[in-house]
Amino acid sequence: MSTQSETGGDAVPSVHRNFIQAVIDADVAAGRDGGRVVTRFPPEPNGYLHIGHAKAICLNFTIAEEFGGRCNLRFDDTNPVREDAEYVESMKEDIRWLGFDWGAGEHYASDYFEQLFDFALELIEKGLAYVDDLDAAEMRAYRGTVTEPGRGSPHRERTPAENIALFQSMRAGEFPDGSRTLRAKIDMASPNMNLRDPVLYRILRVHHLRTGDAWCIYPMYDWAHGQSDAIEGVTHSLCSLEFENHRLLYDWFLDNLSTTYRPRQYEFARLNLTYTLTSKRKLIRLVEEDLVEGWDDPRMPTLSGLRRRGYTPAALREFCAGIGVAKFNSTVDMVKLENSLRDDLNRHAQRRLAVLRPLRVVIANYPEGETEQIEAVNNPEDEDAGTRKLPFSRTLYIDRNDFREEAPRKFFRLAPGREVRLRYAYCITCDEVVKDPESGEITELRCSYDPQTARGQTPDGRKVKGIIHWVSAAHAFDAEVRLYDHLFATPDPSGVEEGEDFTSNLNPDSLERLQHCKLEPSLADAEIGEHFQFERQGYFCVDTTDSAQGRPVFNRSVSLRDAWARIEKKGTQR
RNA sequence: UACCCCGUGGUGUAAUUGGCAACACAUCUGGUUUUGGUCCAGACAUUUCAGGUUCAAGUCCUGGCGGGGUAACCA
Repeated sequence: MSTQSETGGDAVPSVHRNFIQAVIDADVAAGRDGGRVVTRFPPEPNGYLHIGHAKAICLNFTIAEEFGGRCNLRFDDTNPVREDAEYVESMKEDIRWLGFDWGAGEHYASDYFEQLFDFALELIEKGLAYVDDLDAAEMRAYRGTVTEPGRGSPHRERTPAENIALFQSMRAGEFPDGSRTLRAKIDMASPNMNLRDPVLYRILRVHHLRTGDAWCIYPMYDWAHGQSDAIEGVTHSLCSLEFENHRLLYDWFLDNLSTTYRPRQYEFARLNLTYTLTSKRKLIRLVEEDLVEGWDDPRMPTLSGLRRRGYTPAALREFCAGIGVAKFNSTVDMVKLENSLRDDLNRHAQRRLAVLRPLRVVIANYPEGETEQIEAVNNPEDEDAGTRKLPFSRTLYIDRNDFREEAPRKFFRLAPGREVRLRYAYCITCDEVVKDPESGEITELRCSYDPQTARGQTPDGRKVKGIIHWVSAAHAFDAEVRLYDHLFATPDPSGVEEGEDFTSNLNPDSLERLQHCKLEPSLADAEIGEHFQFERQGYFCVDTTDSAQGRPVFNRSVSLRDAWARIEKKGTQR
């Protein structure tokens, strides 16, 4: 198992102990389970893993590692109508990618179907479970409501012998789907709805991804989960807050069964993130209604989407370590996620020059036909990254954002009569703005350079505050670059007006495709999945799906922090 | 309306048996800088409210207020 940063082993240990670590500290100190710590991550294979799962994965695996224990990967495959082997594979891939290793601990709840069946027999023999003939609607009526007690089913008092025979017949396929259930006999008046004789088994003739057609009865979550934990020797079973009310039931089963181990369930708050959703149902809608391009669309909060967007395992793990674990239902600011990516990539991504919205610049006093090679640093945060050469010539491209015909206050980039430095190269002054006579659009800038200002020098000591990036026109490499923004325009996408749903909060500008961006020539060899910082703009990676050999497509993973954008925004708000 | 859980800067988490409210991110102000990036320094809270216990309460007790969860043969 590895929780070290994949890109450098520099993950910062969290300073604070969360409440779960505190519980385990105490358990270990008290010698419970002989000081053994076993956790598990128990996804249902019915969808793709997302950033919320990453929190649970990191929690379970890092706790196991911290206490010298292990963490199992257990697929909770108890409902074959929604589950598929495709999801099993994608989940394993995502967890491995995050950097965690479950070793021999790959399990399936379905591995325990036979033993679960025996446990059910044990419960029946003890008079604690019975076969019920009520259908779903009747059962709901008998259950009562949250404020009114329920009533016992007319079949509640069958004898153990009768129940055993009936349950065996259920398994043998003698009854139609949905006609009977096995229920625990607990308390139909309990204020905790989970204790009002919960269903243990339902009849379902559906092909199961692992057991095929061997079973026509399938266990419910509550019945399978705690016993699976016990079978695996799990000591601390961590789940999300909505299972708090299930803990009584979890304990009731274990207390009434002859299991060897006695796991304990602890609940923590699941992750909420601004400008995004982690509801499985809603994510499915986005995919099925083609509101995104699939589960791995770079705007999706799925791990496959984040991976394609350019998120690194180290950034995700650092994020998960930084948000903490508690019982308070909170919402983490998306900038926190973005910042953990910036942190990682700042240290590890090589810098490149890329012009996304090209504006032609001709340096009138630079010799025609001449090219010089200018040295550029690959990563100022990492000396070992070395340097590279950039071709410089008379005709360049700069970004349209870096030129204004009328420069606002505090704008210290290029404008008529103004001087800026071309990064790593010379200072240039804008002498003339060339426009299309018909459209009025700026087509070219005529500039002059100062030969004395190579490599950051200004012999006369004058200050040139503005520094902009550039690419030599003749050497530039054309590519498509995709700029991604939040999938949703509002911090809480599920908050909507009457009659609308979350899709009305989608951000219409979440994707901007730029064709014919002008990139420095070295980028032509960029490999799929490789990360770069395009200087002054952001972190980009080579798209894994739409890139071809020698024709990379770049995704913006996250922009750089932009002080000028903030100044400008403040100005327009006044 | 019943039961369960939770309320600490803008956000997310800390705070030993009750003992100077800490850390990170964000924001703002400065500094460094051939990325308006990074980095460095500083600023930013009467711990939801009201009582009570105590020399001392974020922490313990009572009550209020606010938020979340729970009535699938889903997980």
